[in-house]
Formats: sequence, C-alpha cells, structure tokens
Amino acid sequence: MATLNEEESSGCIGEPHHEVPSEIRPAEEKTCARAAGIFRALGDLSRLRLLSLLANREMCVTELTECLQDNLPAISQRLKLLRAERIVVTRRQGKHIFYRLADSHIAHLIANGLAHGEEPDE
Amino acid sequence: MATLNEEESSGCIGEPHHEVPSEIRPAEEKTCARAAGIFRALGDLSRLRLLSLLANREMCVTELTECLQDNLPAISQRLKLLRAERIVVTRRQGKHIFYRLADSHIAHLIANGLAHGEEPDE
DNA sequence: GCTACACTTGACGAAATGCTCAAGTGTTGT
DNA sequence: ACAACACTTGAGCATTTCGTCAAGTGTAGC
Repeated sequence: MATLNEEESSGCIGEPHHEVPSEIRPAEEKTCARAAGIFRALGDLSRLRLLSLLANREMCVTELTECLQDNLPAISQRLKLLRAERIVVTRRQGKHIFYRLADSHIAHLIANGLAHGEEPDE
Repeated sequence: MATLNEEESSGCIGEPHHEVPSEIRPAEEKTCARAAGIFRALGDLSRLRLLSLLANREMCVTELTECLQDNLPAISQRLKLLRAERIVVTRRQGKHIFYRLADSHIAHLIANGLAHGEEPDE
C-alpha cells in the first residue's frame, strides 16, 4: 500500500512546493461527474436507439413504444433515467406526454457519437 | 407478451405495405451499438478523469497513476477497456507505454461532454 | 363518479461492471 | 543471465444496472 511515494499532499509528480503545474490534473470533479453521468446515460444501446428517434423529432411514449417494438414500462424506465440526467424534457398534451432532447448541446453530443459510430471500420 | 399487435415484420406503426416512413425508426443498429460502446466507456467517473488528462497530452501509465492518485492495476484495467473501444491508442518507448486519445473526433466528444458538465446549474 | 387510456413507479431477480490482488510479460541495464 | 522497472492480465467478489411485472397516478369523456 506504500507504493505511491507520498510527496506533498498537493497531488501529482515531484515538485514539492509549487502549484500543481497545469493540466497534469484531471478536470474539476463536479464537471467530470456531471459529464460522466450524461455519457453513462447515452452509453446504453436501448436508450441510444430511443434518443436517435428523439433526435429527429418530439415523440410521445406510445409512439416510441411502437417504433422501438418494446414494452411500455421498459421505455418509460429509460425515459425516467434520461429525464433524471436532464437529457430529455417533457411536455404534456392531454393524455399524452411528449419527450424531446433537452437542448441543442445534447443533440450535438448524440449526433457526434452516432457519426463516429458510422465510420467504416476504424 | 402479446401486448404489441404484430403488424408487418417491417417494424413501426400501422401502414402495412409501405416503406417505414422515414425517421420514425432508430439509427442503424451497428451505428448505435458502436456509439453506445463509446459513450458507455466515457460514462464512468474514473475513466473520464483519466481521459480529461489525456485530452491535454500524451501520458504514460506511471504518470497517470501519480496524477490520479490511484493504484496501477486499476488504471491499467481502465486503459484496457478504453483501448478495446478504440478511444485511446498506445505507443511504446523503452519501458514506458504512452497513451493518447485515438483521434480528434474522440477528443471533441470528450471536450463537448466536459463543456456541458461545466455549465452552471441547468 | 366511473371507465378507459396513457403513462409512471417500486420491487425483485438476472446480468454486466468495476476493483483488488496475485501472478505474468516485456524491456533495460549490469 | 539476472534483477529491476513498467506495465498487463485473470480470477473472484461487491456493486450497480436493466428488464419485468404488478400496482399506482393523472387526464378525458360519458
């Protein structure tokens, strides 16, 4: 357990009493945590399929259920998680609840990921 | 299990013998799978912290271990997974193995995710 | 108020994930 | 050839995650 030689409590590498150089330390903890949360939510095949639909247009749960050929509670659970991560937002209209991507930033992230997934072999 | 009325094997909604409209069907299966794989790999706090370092510059495992204040096998396992998803690539130099992000597309994805994570409250 | 429709939620079990430890591989220096 | 350094890997265990089912909430129409 004493493999890491404990320099200064400051953290990285050698230099004792200087500010930790610059970017040999990871991004802000909160930032990473939030980003990881988003990525984790996007990192599931079923959810990403769902999101690839919402990337085109707003849809209600029934519609999603039909397009994805899956059972409704399953879809609803996925939407719940995506809502918790603020990746989608809802709008109620009568008995229907419509879902869409939360913002264009998210839309970009998804579009980029899918674009990368499309590349030939790489 | 007979909740979904089985239309045509084609897939979505009602219209029997037409092409499935347009984008009421999810993106290509392979595309989604690959993209989900990438997102899943990015969707872990420890791995994302690691990647936020590699976003700045190439680093060897020992260096990463020091910066992240974690034990070496743990880091190595994470790198193995990231390598498997082709998110990072390696280069050997003497006894050291240097890791860096696989391409600029991945770098963008990570930068975008972190940027979104930085936003105030939202 | 009652019924039907459109969802949401809680709980449980099965499967995937992540960490740790011990042992193994590859490279350099003597 | 041997020892030391820099990793990688396989196995086992503790969590976490996902899907499913049964039950619950909210809205609209009669």
